[in-house]
Amino acid sequence: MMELTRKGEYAIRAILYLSRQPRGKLSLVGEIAESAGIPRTFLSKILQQFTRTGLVASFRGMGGGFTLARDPAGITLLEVVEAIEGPVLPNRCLVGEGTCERDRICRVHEVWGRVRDEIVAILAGVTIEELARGREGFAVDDLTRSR
Amino acid sequence: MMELTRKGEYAIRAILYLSRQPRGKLSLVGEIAESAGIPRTFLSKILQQFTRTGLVASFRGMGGGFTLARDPAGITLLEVVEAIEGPVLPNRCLVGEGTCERDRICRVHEVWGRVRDEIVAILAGVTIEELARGREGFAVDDLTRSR
DNA sequence: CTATAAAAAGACAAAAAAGGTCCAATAGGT
DNA sequence: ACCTATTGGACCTTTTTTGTCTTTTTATAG
Repeated sequence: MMELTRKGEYAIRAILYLSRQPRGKLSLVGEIAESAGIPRTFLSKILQQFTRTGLVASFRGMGGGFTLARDPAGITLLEVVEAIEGPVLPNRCLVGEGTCERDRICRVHEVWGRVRDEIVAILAGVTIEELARGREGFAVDDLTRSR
Repeated sequence: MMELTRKGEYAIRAILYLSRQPRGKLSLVGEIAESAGIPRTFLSKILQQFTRTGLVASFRGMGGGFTLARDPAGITLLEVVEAIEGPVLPNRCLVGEGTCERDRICRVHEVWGRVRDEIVAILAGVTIEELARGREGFAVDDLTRSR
């Protein structure tokens, strides 16, 4: 249970790829797709979603492509994941008031609320810049080529 | 993202129902289903899963039915959820060593590991008995009839 | 031993979500 | 104009979810 979808994984990989490019440089869908091992057309949709939410900037026509719209140090993992998979909601009953009539009665909801809060806190505490740095001195490029 | 499935919700409701019955009393599928608002045949499968994992005991034939196999105070929410939905794995790459080649390289995995650990800790910290008690003196029966 | 009552097992099926593909349209550069 | 690249939308396939239905097994009562 509680799995991140493939789309979510792709999304993170794509953002990580972009974050490792020189600031301002534009990358093509095909380029990112090949490097990160993501189906090209599917990635296209993911990037469109990112541009809609403002995390990524896109430019059309010759010389166009994608680039991060903001500094990777200011983008959290939570933002990335929520941009693609929607808000963290470990239980439907937390969607909104009144969705579940048992809201105010049942203890289970309070527990799921705590689960959500913890997940959000952890994901909000990690930036893309930190993630892209990797650890123990691995060449970052090895990451994306390893598949 | 990260939603509990309907099956998981049903499972919790069913266990909660059983935990409110007098110790040793057997409940019929139909009885639980109606009271907790769960499709009868679907609940049947859920209870079968519970008996297989040993959380619930079942008896066939006339006078048969289901009952908790253990004291509700000793059953955690984690056990219930994992019995039905499988282990908490917020990322496929945590399934086993080597499933993801990026395991030892990528920081993302470490983050998801923390997420999993937190979820597990929270769910393992709540017992069915606590949940069934509800709060603020609500009649527990109101819970299951409210739908 | 037979009728009845209940869970168990397994096959089946509809609906929704996940995971993509394809193509026409649009916008930008040369 | 023409090429290039993203955008948008329609479409499709596979898997998962959410069930149902039927048959079998086990237990009890008469």
